[in-house]
Amino acid sequence: MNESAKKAFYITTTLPYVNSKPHMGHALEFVRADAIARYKRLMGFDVCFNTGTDEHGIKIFQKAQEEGVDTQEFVDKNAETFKNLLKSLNISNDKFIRTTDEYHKLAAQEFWKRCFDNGFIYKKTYTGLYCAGCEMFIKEKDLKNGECEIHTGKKLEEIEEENYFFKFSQFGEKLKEYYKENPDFVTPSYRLNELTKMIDEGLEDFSISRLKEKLPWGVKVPNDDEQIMYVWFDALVDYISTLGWPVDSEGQFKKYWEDGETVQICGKDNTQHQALRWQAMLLAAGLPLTNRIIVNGFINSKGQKMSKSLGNVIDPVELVEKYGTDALRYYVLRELSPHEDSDFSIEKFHEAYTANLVNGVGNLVNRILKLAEDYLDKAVDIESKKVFFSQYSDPFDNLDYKKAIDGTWEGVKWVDERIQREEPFKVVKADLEKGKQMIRELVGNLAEVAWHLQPFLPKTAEAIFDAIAKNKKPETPLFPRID
RNA sequence: GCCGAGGUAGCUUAGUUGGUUAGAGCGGUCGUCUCAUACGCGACAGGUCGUGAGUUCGAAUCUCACCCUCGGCACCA
Repeated sequence: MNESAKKAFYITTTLPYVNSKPHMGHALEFVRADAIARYKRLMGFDVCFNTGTDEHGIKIFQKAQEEGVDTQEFVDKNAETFKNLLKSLNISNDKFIRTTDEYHKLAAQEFWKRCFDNGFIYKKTYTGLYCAGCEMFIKEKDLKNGECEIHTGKKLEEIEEENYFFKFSQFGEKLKEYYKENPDFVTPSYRLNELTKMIDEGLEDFSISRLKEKLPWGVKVPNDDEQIMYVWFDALVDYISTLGWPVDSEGQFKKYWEDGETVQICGKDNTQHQALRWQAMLLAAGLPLTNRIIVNGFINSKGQKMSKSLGNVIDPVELVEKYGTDALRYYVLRELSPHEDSDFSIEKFHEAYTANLVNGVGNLVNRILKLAEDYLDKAVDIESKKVFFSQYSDPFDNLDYKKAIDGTWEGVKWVDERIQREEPFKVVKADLEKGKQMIRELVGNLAEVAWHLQPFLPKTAEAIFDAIAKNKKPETPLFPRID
């Protein structure tokens, strides 16, 4: 295939904010984006998969101070923990951008300039209640008895501050038009209704900068030494700065963002930032909008939000250490709801692992390859099996990975049933040639399963192909029984 | 408060425009095979489809009321 003829596909996660360590929600977003990216690559798309870390803002600055370390040192260390998570989840990202990367900062400033030049940024005096303890403004709704929740007894000061604002209010109609023309813009679709309603209630301009003395850690506002960009305005630009915008010396921005299909995946708390603010910012800068946004639900544990105080936090890294990368990937992709909040419990995880990976795929691999190893004198040619079934690719083309992975397990079940029905282990003893032919077909079926497994459980798929090529049952089970 | 979604077997859930005995997976029980990781396959049990009323020859599916749960309501990375 001609490289230049490949269709470009771009997918990006949101950038995790590195003020704390990675949690299951991050793992979920990474894995789902990864499955889509891997599928698109297999379908012949020229894929660019972006992720990274969001490293500016007051909270990070404060956290670093609390720990008594230099802010850059602090973010360097935390960015590393996210990189390690990506590695342990076997994420195939092509890019890893950090908002403290020099090229990103320059891009954020250029983005600001374009919006400013186009007349969508202005300066305005802002009056608010400032808590010296938090070193930030406290919103009216967060007041407890007229005081800051954390620093009770401390008097709040009414402070006037000049900040830059973004003319968000001007984009409501344009965004609604875009939603109308692109009904698939947001998945699940009811989120689009929520967004439309928000627009109807009126969009307010929002502040996009802070005084440098209050927020020393961030990207400088162009042509104003007193002001630092508020994190959002800086961070959102990463989706294009990672592609080399604005310089675009390698043509990636043009290829992926302008000419390709663009997909963003995010958590539900991020919906409006991705689908509303960021899109308005793109309009302001005169750039194409995102094609699709996929919104994930949250993960609860035992019906409640995971939190340290409840002691119900499940660490993705620990789970990977015990059950393996593909076990976690499987659970996140198949057993959790694609868009609604879901409950994550070790018990359910363990049950699903045993039922579908140990007794399902793992056992199927062993039973077929034992027969192959014993009765076939050479590896089966499986080249013709390396295609996707339409029941799988049709929904997956539309980013519905859940239907695709469900279909894969229907395939596993079908092969198990076939073995039971045809009893090749008996036939091979009565009629060797006929039995061998059956086993060859089963190896072919196994190859089909492995092919469809690739976007979801890449290591497992690879291990199956490898075992088929060697015509040997794996030395150790793909998914060991864990008690 | 406003807007929206939904309440289906122990758990997770499928059920486009109303139509034969409401499907599936997991879990449970029983049976069975032996190639396989005590795995697989088969069978069974288990549902007044939130409650009440209405429309209809016929409703989980339409209408109304009520109960309950959940989500969104903006600068929370």
